[in-house]
Amino acid sequence: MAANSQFAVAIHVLTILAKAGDERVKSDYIAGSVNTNPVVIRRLLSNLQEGGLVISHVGAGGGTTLAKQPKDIHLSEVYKALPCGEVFALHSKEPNQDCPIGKNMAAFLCGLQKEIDKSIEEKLRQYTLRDVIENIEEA
Amino acid sequence: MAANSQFAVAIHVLTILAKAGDERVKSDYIAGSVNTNPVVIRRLLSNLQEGGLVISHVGAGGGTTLAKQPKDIHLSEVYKALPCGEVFALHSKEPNQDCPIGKNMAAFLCGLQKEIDKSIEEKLRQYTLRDVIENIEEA
DNA sequence: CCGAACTGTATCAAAAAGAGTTACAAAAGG
DNA sequence: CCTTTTGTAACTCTTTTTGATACAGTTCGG
Repeated sequence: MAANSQFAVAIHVLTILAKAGDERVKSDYIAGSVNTNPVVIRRLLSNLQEGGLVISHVGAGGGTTLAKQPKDIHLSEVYKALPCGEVFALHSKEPNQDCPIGKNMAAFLCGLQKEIDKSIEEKLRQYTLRDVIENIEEA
Repeated sequence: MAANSQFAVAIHVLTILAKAGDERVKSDYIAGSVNTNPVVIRRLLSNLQEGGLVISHVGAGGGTTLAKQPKDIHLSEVYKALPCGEVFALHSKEPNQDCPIGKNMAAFLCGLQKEIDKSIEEKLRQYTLRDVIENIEEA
């Protein structure tokens, strides 16, 4: 399982929270719905909380709610809140430094990565959590 | 090293081929420049050949050349020729089927993946191998 | 103020995928 | 034919993500 599925799970989790409204949802419940371990969910919620998308409450009667209305949560925010990998990785080993090409390659590719990431975010900014929910319900 | 660096290596390899012009370049030489194993390079060239970007010749005096001019090789073609992973993976385990949300989630996310992939390709289509070479040389 | 119910997080094991390596068949050229 | 070189199969090593266990710290209700 070396492919990052956090974004997919995050969308799922946020949808559950949206449906719950003001009610605090426990990680155990979410884990049951998503069919995974509660810790995996808590780790994810921890990232989403840092991104200002959800609010978690510790202790008895605790749980998590959305920090904003679904219509105000853009998928780009979800993407940015998570440690998603880059689209492509740089060379795993440094290229041979005698090779004149390798020397300036990294800088170019790094810039390209940033541009691509920006494209992805722009695309994801077009959708909000509300769009997702509507799309799923009408299906 | 579970992050896919094939795109980065491919750009590097294509640049080497561009510099060699009509001369056939051997996988051993490329591997030396990129600092990896010749088989890794041959696997990569195999993909690039399927994508119509390079031409490899078997046997003594064999090697690889570009199939087109650098200015006619768009980075989107490179991307498409390689088995690059998706930006995000779907759930690793199927969501709980009792969960009404999970059921239609996969379809939505799959469509989103395709859209993002299209964005990436559009961005990469703006650059050709010649742009890469110019960018690297002036740096 | 005590105990139950949660989250937050550290730590470890399991699983998956890429990268590196070895080995060898098949093709081409002299 | 004999050498050179690609194409590919098969295996190991390493890295990353996911899953699981454990426990400290917080909050609420008696």
